[in-house]
Amino acid sequence: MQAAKASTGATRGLGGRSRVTIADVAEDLGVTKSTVSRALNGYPDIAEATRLRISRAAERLGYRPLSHAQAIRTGRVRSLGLVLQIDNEDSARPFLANFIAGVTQAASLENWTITIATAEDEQGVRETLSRLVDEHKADGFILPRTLLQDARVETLRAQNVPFIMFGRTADPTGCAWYDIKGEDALRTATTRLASLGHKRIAHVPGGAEYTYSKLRIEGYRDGLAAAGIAYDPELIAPPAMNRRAGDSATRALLALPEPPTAITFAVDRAALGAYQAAHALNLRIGADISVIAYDGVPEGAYANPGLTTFEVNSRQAGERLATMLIERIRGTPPEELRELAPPTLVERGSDRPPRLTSAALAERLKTQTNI
Amino acid sequence: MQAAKASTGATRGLGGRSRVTIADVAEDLGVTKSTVSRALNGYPDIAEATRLRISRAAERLGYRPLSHAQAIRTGRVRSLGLVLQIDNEDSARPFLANFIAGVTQAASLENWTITIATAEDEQGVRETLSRLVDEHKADGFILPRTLLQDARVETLRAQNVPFIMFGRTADPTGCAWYDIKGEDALRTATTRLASLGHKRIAHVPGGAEYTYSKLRIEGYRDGLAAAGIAYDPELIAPPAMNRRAGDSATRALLALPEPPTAITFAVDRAALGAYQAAHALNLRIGADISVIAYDGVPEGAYANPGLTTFEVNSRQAGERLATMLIERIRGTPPEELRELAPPTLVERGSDRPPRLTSAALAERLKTQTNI
DNA sequence: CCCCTTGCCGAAACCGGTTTCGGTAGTTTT
DNA sequence: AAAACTACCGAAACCGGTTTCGGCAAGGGG
Repeated sequence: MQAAKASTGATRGLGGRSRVTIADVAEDLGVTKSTVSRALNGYPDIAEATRLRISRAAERLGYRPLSHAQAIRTGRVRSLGLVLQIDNEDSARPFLANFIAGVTQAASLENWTITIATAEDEQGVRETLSRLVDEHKADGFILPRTLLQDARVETLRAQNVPFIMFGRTADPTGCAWYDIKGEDALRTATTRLASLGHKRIAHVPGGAEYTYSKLRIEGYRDGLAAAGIAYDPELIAPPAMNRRAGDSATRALLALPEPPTAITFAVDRAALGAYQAAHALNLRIGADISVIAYDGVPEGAYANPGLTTFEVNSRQAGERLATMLIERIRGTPPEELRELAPPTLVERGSDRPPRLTSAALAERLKTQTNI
Repeated sequence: MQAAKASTGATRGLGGRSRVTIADVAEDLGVTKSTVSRALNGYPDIAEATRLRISRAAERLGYRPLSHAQAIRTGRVRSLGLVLQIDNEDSARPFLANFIAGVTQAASLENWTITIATAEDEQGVRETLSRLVDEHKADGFILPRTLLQDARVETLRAQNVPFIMFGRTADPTGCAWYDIKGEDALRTATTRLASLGHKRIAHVPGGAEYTYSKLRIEGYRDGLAAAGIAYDPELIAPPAMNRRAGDSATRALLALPEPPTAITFAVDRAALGAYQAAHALNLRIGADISVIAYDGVPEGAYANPGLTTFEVNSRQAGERLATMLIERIRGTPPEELRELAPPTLVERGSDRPPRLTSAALAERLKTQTNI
């Protein structure tokens, strides 16, 4: 039957000839499996000389333990889980490659691997996540795109599985996280615009369900306060997460009786919509209307003028998240695993001193539409 | 001791309380583990009634087999491996999210998962790959970015581990693949430019190590032949994989005594360099010089004029690769797992009838530089 | 009525590791 | 010198599944 099986052309799984097992190492040295196992795992009841002999022999024979064979007893598969939501259009395209690179690199330092899965929507993410938990495909999870109320967090917390968030959430109990201080970015953006001479500065937030949207609004308001500008609720547009929504948000803001001369955006993609709107309204970005956003998407660099924005180092984020999650899995309490990193400003051409006052801008827009 | 362990604050791995095992299911029904196992895995020597009782009980108790527990005996971890090379700048940024989405989606249909890793260079990819093979982290691998001479292929072939390529390679023995017919794209691009009236059509290939570069050059030459245009080796530039190289390749081509009025590019990013070159030389893309490329990167849509290119459906590619690899792992011979998909043309503004002849273009460039 | 199949399932080995439990030899204490 | 430790390692159980082997009962053929 063996022969028949082989003749079907079926590959016999990996490593056709039987690999070297712990028993082989043990036999080679005339000790038992248990001794080898304890020696290799650093148990204290193994003589130093023995440990050395064993690790040398393991090296020489090319022994590599099978993580899934270990897992059956230890319950650790040495893998980090990552469930991504890939939805239409937006999603974190450029972000992804570097982020994954960071995660995998940090993980492989400890000889861990990444188990990755995707889903279309929140529902799908939850289902996929619990499937991975049920089948124990990973020892812990990295949660990107955290929401103020996050069902994933509650699920994992309830089931007592380790996780770390890329972002923050409303209820921090039991949570570890790494995040970029988007609030600082928006504070800086606002004060920067103010010091350029802008008096009416608007903000287009991200989706209300995301924690970062709330934080960035706070940063915007802090910036206003620091610049001594009164907060005007009219200058906060409805949420915009993509080009189209950014376009209409911009138009709405410019249609105000006292339009802003500068707009801050929670996300770059929405800011790119402002370019469309400006073009349609015959305004020039960086002259008639200034823009600062956040994310650092590559398209921003090729826009005309270049989009001034805050870049996030997603590679570093991936690295930190992976190493922190491994620590978490090894027992470090979540309260000790919380890190915030600063965003970095990338100055391009979209933010300049205002060429017109708000009133002049309003006037120009009015006469123009009358044509 | 249990208590002491728990009190360290260490999370006890996943699923704190002991999960339901195959033994639980067996005991619940008063049968043995072996019966349950065979029933659930569709062995023929289990009565239909029994199989039904067992699968119902498994469902009711919420039994999910641990893939790593199965793996220890079966040698199958139900996971597909993917080692990505993430190098500086270029790399397949936008491609990645959709590709991964496709792969994971197809894999999860069969309840398989993806184990992903990254490396900086070819050397690193090979090392990572063999580590994953040694530790049997995946049952098979998807190889993107295939080279004419691909060390990964040789390694995997030698070790008899299943794999499938995204792309083709010089020696196809034992290889399964899925690929987009880039040669067809370049053939179409060339004949299209010819029918627009272009007589001098150039080509800027990709890196010579990639299989697709060779194929696309062949497609270009086929297109020339079909259009009845003589092949001129001068019109094949040195390889260009990014904006900067595309810029200088374009300049070199335009500096020829008989410059091309149209240029085809193996990759979009290089074509975007032509926009820079054109701008610097005071030429207009889509008027003085036409361009068609290949890849479908998002920046191409925002270039001015939009870049005419061939889009690859990387999500579909991921799906096909995953399902084909699973078939391969299950024993389908590689010769039966070879698929080629057509690219789709995206018409934008970069390809138009020539405004000037080659001679006129040369004249203009000469006088211009003289200024 | 006996023998031989066939269908179905239990018993036990097995996969490759980890971990518990003792046991032996050497060393220290009394 | 006997007793009590200590350091080190072997024997065996164990983890959660899969797979081999064999046995029993029912059915069919002679």
